[in-house]
Amino acid sequence: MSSLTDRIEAYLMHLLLHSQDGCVEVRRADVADRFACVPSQVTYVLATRFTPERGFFVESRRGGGGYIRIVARHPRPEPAGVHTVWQRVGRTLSAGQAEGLLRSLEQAGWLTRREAALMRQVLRQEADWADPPLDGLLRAAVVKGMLVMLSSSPGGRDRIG
Amino acid sequence: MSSLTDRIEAYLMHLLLHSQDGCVEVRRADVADRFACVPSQVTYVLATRFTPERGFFVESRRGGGGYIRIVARHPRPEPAGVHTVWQRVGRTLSAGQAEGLLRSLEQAGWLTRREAALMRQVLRQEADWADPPLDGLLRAAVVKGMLVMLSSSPGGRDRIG
DNA sequence: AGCCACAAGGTCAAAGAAGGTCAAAAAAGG
DNA sequence: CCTTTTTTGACCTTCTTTGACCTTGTGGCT
Repeated sequence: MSSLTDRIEAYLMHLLLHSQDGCVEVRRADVADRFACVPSQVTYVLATRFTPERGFFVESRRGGGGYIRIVARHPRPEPAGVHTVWQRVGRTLSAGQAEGLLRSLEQAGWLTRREAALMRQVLRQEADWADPPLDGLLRAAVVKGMLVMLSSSPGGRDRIG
Repeated sequence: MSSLTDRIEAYLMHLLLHSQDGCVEVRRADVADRFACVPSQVTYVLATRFTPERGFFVESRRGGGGYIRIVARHPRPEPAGVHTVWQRVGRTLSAGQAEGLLRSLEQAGWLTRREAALMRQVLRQEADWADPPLDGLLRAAVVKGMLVMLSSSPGGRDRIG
């Protein structure tokens, strides 16, 4: 009953789950081989199952030494607050919104006082010289960069939870 | 399986990171020898990985006593050096510069493969829809956000440097 | 000086090694 | 039946590896 696609998905998911950091690299041809199917089948699985909407990023390289790399955005149990925050940050962010965000992150213990302070400075430095709508875009960009690093390490950063 | 090109790149990057001044001199033939490949392979690596776009300059001389010199525009991102990297990231960053930076940081152990991959995605997502010069501004902003978190926790993050 | 040999590095194009695309055929669902 | 999802396969694009041949410095010899 389980289709080829399902089995390949399960296989890749298994690799991902057993990886230390929610990141695996495979060769398309190898996977195809293992399931005795055409390589493009693997591409299909990636395209339909490991989408950004589902929380995965896929990057690949062609040519000799080529590979397909799958990265789970949120390692296992996602750091609860961070994901929510990520979704709240759109393409643009006002100074007020940014401040509110920092505050909630700090309160939730995801940012130390020191980090929050640094971020405030950086946000000002990077965005305040610009006029709307550019400033908002820049603020959002800075925050996104920050959030990636915040949620990236397996199990989140070393924080006293 | 990492390709020959990748290994040579890593080797040269390693030399650069361990040099005092972000500048290294090698003989093409020696490198080729060390990796048991044709010399032009080294030329290929230089041409594709150590480009000005990614923040490197390569100069060379032929004839007896010839050499190849690689100069990194972003000097090694060492523990105390995140700040330095920061300063070198201007207000704007091209896609190539960003990629070069990520690679250096990864090679230096400041970013995991996973983190680098995530950053790449976010950079694309945040900046690729925009046309110059906006895209560059956004890239720089994302990277700044990342750098804050890289350098923020007291004593840096838990990394085996 | 002029010439020659040797010691580098440079160029370029062909061959090889991945992965990507797209659309048609087949299967599953409703 | 009709629609949606899977499977396949022919063909494309990108990146790497190799090798034959070219150019440029250096140093020695006449």
